[in-house]
Amino acid sequence: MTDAAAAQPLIRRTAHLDMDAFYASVECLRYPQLKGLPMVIGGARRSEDDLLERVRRARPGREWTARHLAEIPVDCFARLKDYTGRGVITTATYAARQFGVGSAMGLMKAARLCPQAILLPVDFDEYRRFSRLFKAVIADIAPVMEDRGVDEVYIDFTHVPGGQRAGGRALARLIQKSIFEATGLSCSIGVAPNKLLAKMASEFNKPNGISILYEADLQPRIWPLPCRKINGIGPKADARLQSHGIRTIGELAARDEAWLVAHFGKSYGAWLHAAAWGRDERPVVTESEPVSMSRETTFERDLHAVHDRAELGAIFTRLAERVAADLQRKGYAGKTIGIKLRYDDFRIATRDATVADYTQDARRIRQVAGQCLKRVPLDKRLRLLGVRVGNLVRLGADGGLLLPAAAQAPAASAADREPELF
DNA sequence: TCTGGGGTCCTAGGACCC
DNA sequence: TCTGGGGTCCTAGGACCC
Repeated sequence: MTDAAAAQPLIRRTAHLDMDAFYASVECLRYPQLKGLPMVIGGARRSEDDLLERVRRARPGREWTARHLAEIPVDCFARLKDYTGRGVITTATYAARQFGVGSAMGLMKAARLCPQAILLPVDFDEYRRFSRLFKAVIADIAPVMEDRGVDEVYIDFTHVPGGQRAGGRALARLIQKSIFEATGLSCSIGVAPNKLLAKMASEFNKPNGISILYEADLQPRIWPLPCRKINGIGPKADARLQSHGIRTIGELAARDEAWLVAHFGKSYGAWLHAAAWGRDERPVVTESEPVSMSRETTFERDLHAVHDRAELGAIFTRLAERVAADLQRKGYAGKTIGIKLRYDDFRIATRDATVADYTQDARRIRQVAGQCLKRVPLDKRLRLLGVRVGNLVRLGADGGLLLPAAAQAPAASAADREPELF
C-alpha cells in the first residue's frame, strides 16, 4: 500500500445486485425463440413433458426431445387464454406488462388482458441452478456477499480491490461482465454508503445498469421518490403515511422523529426517520441460520373439513412429509410445529404448539399439526393448508440423538393407514 | 373465474419465575 | 395482603419481502 493510499481512509461501499427479469431471462436461454414476446410465468403445476407432447402432435415426422427445445415453434407453446384453474403470475415480461399484466395478478384476469401471451410453468430448480451460478461468480470476486433470495444479493465493496474506485463503478462493471460471461444473464447494480440506499440505487438504471450513490445524493435523488420505494415500507404503512399527507421520502424526512414515533410506534417510527435520512447501519451478513421451514398448498377447489375430510387428510399428510423431508435434507430439527389455513374468504388462521423434543419426523409433525388443527374453527371452506416447523436447531453428525423416541420406533401397521385429520 | 409459496421480523398479551 | 418490577417463553396475527 502506498503512503497516499494509507492516508486515504476506506469509505464504506455497499452494493445491491438485482438480476434483470430473472425467471423470464432464464427461460429465454432455454427457448431463445420466445425473446421479446409477451410471456407470463406462473400458475401451472409443472408437467415436464407437456410442451414436448404438444410439439410432437403439432409437428410429427421428426424427433423432439429435450435437446431440441430451442427449435420448438412459437405456436406450439401454451397460451394464457387456454389456462383454466387457480394461480398467479410469478413473472411477466416487459412485452406482457404493456397489456397491464403484472406479477401477483391472477392468471384468469391476466388471460382477459393478454390472451395471446405465452404461458410457461415455473421451474424453480432451473432458476436455483442459475442462482447458484451467478452467486458463485460474485463470491469469487467479492466474498462478503449476502443472499437475499434467488435473484438478489448485497455485496460489501469496502475491502475489495477496486471497490473504492469511482465509487464502486469499476468493480460493479467487472461483476456485471463476469456474470454475463458465465451465464448469459444481465443484472443491475447500485452502489451506495449502505444497504438501504444501494437497494434503491439498483433500481435507477434497469436493465443492465449501474448507479453510484454518495451521501450528497440523498436530497436530489432519494427525497423526490415515493415512500413506497423504501425497502420496509409496504402498502399499509404507505397508506397511513399518505393519510398524513406524506407521499415522498423528502416529506417523510421533514417530519420530526418524535412525531413519527408518536404515530408509528417507538421502533417503526424511529426507523422511518432514519430511513428517510438515508441512515442504515446493518452489515452485509454472509451466513444465517433458518428460523423455520414450511410447506403450504392452495387446493384446486375449496375443501370442507367434513365433506372433504379424506382428501384434506391426505394433503395434510403430504405437507408434513414434505416439511420433514426438507428438514432432513438440510439437517435441521424443530420443536414448534404449526399449521396455517386460509378460508374461502381469504382470512388466515395459524396455530402452533411447542413440544419438548426437537423433531424432523413426518409422523410426529403430522400428529402435532393435527392437534393444532383441532383448535381452529373448521366450519368454513378452506382454500389453503400449510404445515410449518420452527424453533430450529441444526443437527450435527450425531444429530440422531436429538430425535424423539417416537421417530425412532418403527411404524406400527396402524400408522401405515392414512391418519385421521386430527 | 380474482388473489402462490416460502420466508423474516415485530407486537402484544398471558404464563411463569425471580 | 398488597404492590412492583424485570425477564423469558409461548402463541396468534400481521406487515413486509422475494
